[in-house]
Amino acid sequence: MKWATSKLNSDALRSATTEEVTMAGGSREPGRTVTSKVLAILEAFEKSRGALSLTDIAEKSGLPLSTTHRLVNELTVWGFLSREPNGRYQLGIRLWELAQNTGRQLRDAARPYVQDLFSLTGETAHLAVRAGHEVLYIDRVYGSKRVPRASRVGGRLPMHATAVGKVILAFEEDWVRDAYLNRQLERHTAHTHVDPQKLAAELAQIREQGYATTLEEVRLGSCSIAVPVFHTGRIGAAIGLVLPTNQAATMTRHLPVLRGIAAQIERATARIPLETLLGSHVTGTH
Amino acid sequence: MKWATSKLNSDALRSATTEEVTMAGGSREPGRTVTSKVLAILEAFEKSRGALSLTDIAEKSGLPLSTTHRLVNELTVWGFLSREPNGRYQLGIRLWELAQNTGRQLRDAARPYVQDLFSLTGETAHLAVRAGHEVLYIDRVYGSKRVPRASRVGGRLPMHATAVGKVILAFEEDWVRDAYLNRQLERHTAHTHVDPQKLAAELAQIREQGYATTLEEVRLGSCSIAVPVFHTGRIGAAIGLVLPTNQAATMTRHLPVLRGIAAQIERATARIPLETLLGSHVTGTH
DNA sequence: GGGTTGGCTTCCACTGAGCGGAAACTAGTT
DNA sequence: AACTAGTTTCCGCTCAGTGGAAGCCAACCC
Repeated sequence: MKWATSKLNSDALRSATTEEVTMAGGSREPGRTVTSKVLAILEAFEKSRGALSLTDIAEKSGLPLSTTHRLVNELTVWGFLSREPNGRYQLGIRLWELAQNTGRQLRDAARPYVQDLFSLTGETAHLAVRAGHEVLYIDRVYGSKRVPRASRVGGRLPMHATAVGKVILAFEEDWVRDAYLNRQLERHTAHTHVDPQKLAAELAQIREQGYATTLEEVRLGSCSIAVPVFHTGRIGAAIGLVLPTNQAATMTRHLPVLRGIAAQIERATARIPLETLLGSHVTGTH
Repeated sequence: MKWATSKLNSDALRSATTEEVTMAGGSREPGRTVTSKVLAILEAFEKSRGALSLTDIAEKSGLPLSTTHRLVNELTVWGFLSREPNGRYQLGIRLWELAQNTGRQLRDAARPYVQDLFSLTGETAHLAVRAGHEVLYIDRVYGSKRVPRASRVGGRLPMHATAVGKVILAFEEDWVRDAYLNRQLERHTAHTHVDPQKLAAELAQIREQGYATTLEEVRLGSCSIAVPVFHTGRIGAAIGLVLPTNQAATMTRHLPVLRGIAAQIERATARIPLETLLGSHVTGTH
């Protein structure tokens, strides 16, 4: 029996009505930490293009309006959210500034070479790694010429529909590949390869030939080619090019450049331990 | 006088001992919100290069160790922090992914042209805006050739020591410029212009000629040139080039390209309302 | 005008999430 | 085996956080 001395009387008084009060109090969701609420608010912006109203945020993050209001205000003061004149909210630059420190090792080391890849080919070039069951685009260099773009820096796409994804999957450890093929493979266009058997064969061939291609598998009008970038013997990343479909036939002429650049990135990143290149575990919780 | 009914007695009882209890409780810092603690933890990573140990984080964010431990754990689960095999922490990719949505309007709109600027000149090109009393680097395109680099994407530098900063300051509204000149101007190298009078004259000349230059004012070995990018009649951003010092004399040959690219960026961003380009208020709380 | 609607802001009594000192644990180091 | 430095777990106390409700403000429409 260790009732706090000073609390005793008031508690005893209250206890009679506790139940009805809790019932009336209703939708309190106990066990939810403040931290989780704050992060949920930030993540609410991921699912939507433009700016969000307070009500939108509350809805997307599953929080009561007044709670959202308080937290959003504090985030705004810290610059993690910013408020437009029309009253809607956006992720703030503070967040962006901070995040530039993330994964810099790989991005900074590889950037000049991805740039060279673009300069030498004139085509949209990108660098991607695996994040769970998806490819995560780390960097991207492109000119003013328009290409139908599906990927964006910081964005994710399924591995089986992209050249970078396929090449990573092909050189990944067996269990990763097996696990991937056992899932439902999402179809993006009529040309997406979704048959596990055929895909397995395709991956074997990719491993053989050392590069992967796609033809209108994510988006009509574009095709792509990619080669692996190794790190300490394992597959670490992939670099690739996206081109308009009409160049599909001659895509392989870029292979020598791709392989040369891949080798340079491998050299530049060799001395950096793999874990520090990105956060150690790029988990796949999307 | 509105004492809460049920609290009255217990409060009265407690008040006697309040002081000693607080003393005993020691370093509790009341009034500090959980949110502020979480954000302080994230910001702890800004001030330091590599990964941080738990103790480092606790120290930098001014939180007790066990509190830090709990919050850091939760942030890790959410992917906002990641843990290396050696036990140290890093900002997680989740944070980076989210942040890619920030300020995309401007960056995405301008990127191809900054890329062109690099392609046409072969020199490190960048795009910057004003953030309080500093220039914030929004984008940066460079090749494999080495230049002594001071700026980085997401990084800030003082306005009076950089070409982009000076050109923004020169075309900024009077009160902004006046406020800036009334502050202590930090000296980076022996060549940094820190005399308010002379700087004011230099800014007037920049406004006259339509471009700004620096010569080893942030870092020895490099010089730079920049032109303004306007938006709805006001200064919005600046684009610039950084070159090795030995090219200082011929730097102005890049002016036509710089001006052409600036015009294109102005055209590309004209239809986007200024507020949505970045977070509306890029406040200067660093 | 004045009623209605939709979203934002403020208020405040209640309470469990957060707190953090302390103790236990783990891994190097001497 | 004793020491040191960093990390993890524990647990009773308490105040920060909570969220329903009421107030507020503009816009829109009879």
